[in-house]
Amino acid sequence: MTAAERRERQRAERHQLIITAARELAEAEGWEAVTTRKLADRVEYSQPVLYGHFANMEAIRDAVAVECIAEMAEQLHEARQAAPESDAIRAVCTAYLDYAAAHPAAYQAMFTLPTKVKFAHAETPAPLRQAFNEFVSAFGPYNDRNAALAELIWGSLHGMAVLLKSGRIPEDAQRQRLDLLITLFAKAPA
Amino acid sequence: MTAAERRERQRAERHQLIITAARELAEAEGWEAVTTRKLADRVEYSQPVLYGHFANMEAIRDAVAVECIAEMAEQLHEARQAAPESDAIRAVCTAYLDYAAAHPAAYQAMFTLPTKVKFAHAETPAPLRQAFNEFVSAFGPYNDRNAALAELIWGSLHGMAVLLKSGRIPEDAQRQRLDLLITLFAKAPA
DNA sequence: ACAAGATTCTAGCACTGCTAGATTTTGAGG
DNA sequence: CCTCAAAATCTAGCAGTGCTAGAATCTTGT
Repeated sequence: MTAAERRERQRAERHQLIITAARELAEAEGWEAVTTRKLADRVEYSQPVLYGHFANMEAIRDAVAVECIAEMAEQLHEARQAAPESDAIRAVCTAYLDYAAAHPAAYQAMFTLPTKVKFAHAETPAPLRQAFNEFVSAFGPYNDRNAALAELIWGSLHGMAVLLKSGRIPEDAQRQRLDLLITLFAKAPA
Repeated sequence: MTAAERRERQRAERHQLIITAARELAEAEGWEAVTTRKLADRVEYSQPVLYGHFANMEAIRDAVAVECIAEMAEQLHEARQAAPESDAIRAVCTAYLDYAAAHPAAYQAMFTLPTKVKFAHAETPAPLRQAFNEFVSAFGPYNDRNAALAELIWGSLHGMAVLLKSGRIPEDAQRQRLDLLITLFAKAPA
């Protein structure tokens, strides 16, 4: 049965190849350039092969989104670990905004383009949960209150990330705003 | 010159007709159903007429977005006026979330679908400015600090609105979260 | 009443996501 | 080492998209 195993492995490799190619294409030319034909060209297979791996184009974008969320979750984790506990919130927030700025196409796939990825739901993929937990941990142990704080600060950060890209807030204003945000959430009355 | 005037007026009416039709179609069948052909059918003209009024499909959606933002701005204003000053923040926030919940297609056009509408920018359309100012006013007179608070709370509300739709947070959890958010921002240290 | 100009439509291009059916490749079993 | 079914892959095409050139129609000042 090694033949079957090999085929399974090759299939998995190609699955990843598609995701990687889609991400690269999106980062190079934007998501509107990620079409079935261009993507098929890039992975050197015909279009129908894509549908052997994913239900449709949206599923491919969602797969990229989940992969990028995992990547971001890891960076949030590292940032939080590297900082003193008193600065955990700032570290995670900064890492979040940095990721959004450094990977615009990825961020778009994650949080602004239409997606079937579930948030705060039973089917929420593990990487998304991990990313969320980094925010919760920055506030302290997991409980309802800290989860709610995490959710709210995430929302604010998303707002900032969007404004930063579309409205081009000046750099220093951006920093002041982050300071204010952290002050509000850090000094949250119990 | 009354003939030319009449034509100008009819042209303006048709312009509005297109926007209204696009909005109705989006609210009835979702934005993916708003195609040039369906829209042309609905306004009882051929497709090229649309391009006499708008540069492209995205411009039509943006026009709907701006119209809806104006509508929302008005509701925010009314909510703020009707409430005692001490409850201004809560009133505006609640009105915001209510609008998002009541007009999902409109909210999508405003803040989740790709758009060319500028935020926090010299070209920001007046209605968007007005809506933003309602948030600022809820915090007090217009100044950098209150503007920053407005921006941040708007971001959080947007996060809540998205989670509410995609992740279906239970109703009461939603209310608790809003209470927490208001507490954080109302008790903002100077 | 007519010609010039504005307006509107028909028809079609180049692209999209997606798929049925033909074609090739693969890998057991004889 | 063949054979030949099954698996994998591709070719070709459908129905739909946004958008537009050029033909047809309708308006209007003279």
